[in-house]
Amino acid sequence: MTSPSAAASSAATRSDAARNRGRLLDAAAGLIAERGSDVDVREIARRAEVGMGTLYRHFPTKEALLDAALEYVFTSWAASATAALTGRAWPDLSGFLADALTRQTASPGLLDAYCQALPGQAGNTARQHCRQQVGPLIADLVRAAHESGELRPDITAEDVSLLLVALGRIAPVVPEPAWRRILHVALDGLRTSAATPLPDAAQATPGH
Amino acid sequence: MTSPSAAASSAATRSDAARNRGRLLDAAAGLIAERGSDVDVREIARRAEVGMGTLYRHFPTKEALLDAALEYVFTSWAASATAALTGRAWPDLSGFLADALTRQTASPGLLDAYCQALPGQAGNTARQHCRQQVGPLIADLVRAAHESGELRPDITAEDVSLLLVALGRIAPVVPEPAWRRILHVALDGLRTSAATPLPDAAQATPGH
DNA sequence: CGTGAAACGGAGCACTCGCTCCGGCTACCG
DNA sequence: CGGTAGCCGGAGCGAGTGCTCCGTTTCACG
Repeated sequence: MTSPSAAASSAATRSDAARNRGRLLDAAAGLIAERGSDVDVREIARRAEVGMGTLYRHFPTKEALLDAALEYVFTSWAASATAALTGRAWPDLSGFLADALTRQTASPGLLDAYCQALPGQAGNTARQHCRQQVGPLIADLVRAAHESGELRPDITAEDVSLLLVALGRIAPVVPEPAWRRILHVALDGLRTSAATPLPDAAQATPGH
Repeated sequence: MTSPSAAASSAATRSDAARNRGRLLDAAAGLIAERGSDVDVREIARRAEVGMGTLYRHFPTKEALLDAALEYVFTSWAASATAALTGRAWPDLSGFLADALTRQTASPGLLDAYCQALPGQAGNTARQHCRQQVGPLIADLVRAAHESGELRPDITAEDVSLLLVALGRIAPVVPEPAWRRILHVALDGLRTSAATPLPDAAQATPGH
């Protein structure tokens, strides 16, 4: 996690102000990663070696700070995930999911934020951009896997997103082999060969 | 949700004490169902039409009260789930999962507690009994589905539990058709026909 | 009934957390 | 270098939350 300080200055900002802003973002990102989305502002300030006043001059509210920090984290996630693509559809898709869950294991707060950006969540507008970072990537992966014929055609990018969030909620909480098994099962369910008729978005009766 | 008051008296307890204990359990169970595991003790007391003192005489700590309430809820869940069994292995398994998720949709706090009882969670001992209510049932369902040959043989009851918890974490947060689709995909992945070699509990590489 | 042990209620304590306020300091301009 | 605009820090406020204390009321037994 390198510094996001670069994105600080727009006009003639005082240099110390820019530096402190960067420190706050770093500290917030780190704490979110370690402990999830409910962090104490005092602790962020302490970690950034900055006073409360400074924190609240740079960000109007705790929410705004977390939001800015998450945007940074998600952007870099999307970038590194994109860089890891090989062009082979199925390995890329499953690799992306495994990588996302590994990240989540290390930073339980990551998908927390992603989850809060699910459509229909109350007061989610501020977190939508988190989703916008990875959303298009997932859509691409899904499209490629459809074209290669390995992903069952009735699966949407939304389905994959939800699956990721669901698995992300347990990944930090169980030993890694356990969630890898579940991911494996899910991937098997996503394969063309496994397809049984899927309920569409309107109606639904899963069992048979 | 009928009254758990019956389980109140052991010796010559005063009748009002027994009644109030029951009210507290009812109120706690209701609030947990509605809003999840972080409820205000004052609100529990208010809903039970009881004072704070009463609450804390019956239960040494908030945790203990929630725990007792959850035990009640889980017991009745296990009972009604058992009653719904038909003897046909696969429909029973998928029906159980769908029913659990429907419950979770209505009471977001249900699987919260179940999740806290996952092995390896810190300070989970008090919630273990929640797991003990449904655990054996899942084990039975898995065993039956193995015997009927519909469930892939490399799946354990633990896998199914985890899958349930994972899906339960998103069920209350997305529209019902969405989580039904995911459940459907997961079930497809659990079928014998979908089986691709599963990483075992020790080593894991889910990839393609 | 009368009596006392036990239960009742809710004000209040100790603490946490998000946020504000303001006296002092410092980086930048001329 | 000096002046000042703007930034800095952290004590402190107000709103919550888990839990306790204790004066008052109620039940059940004789």
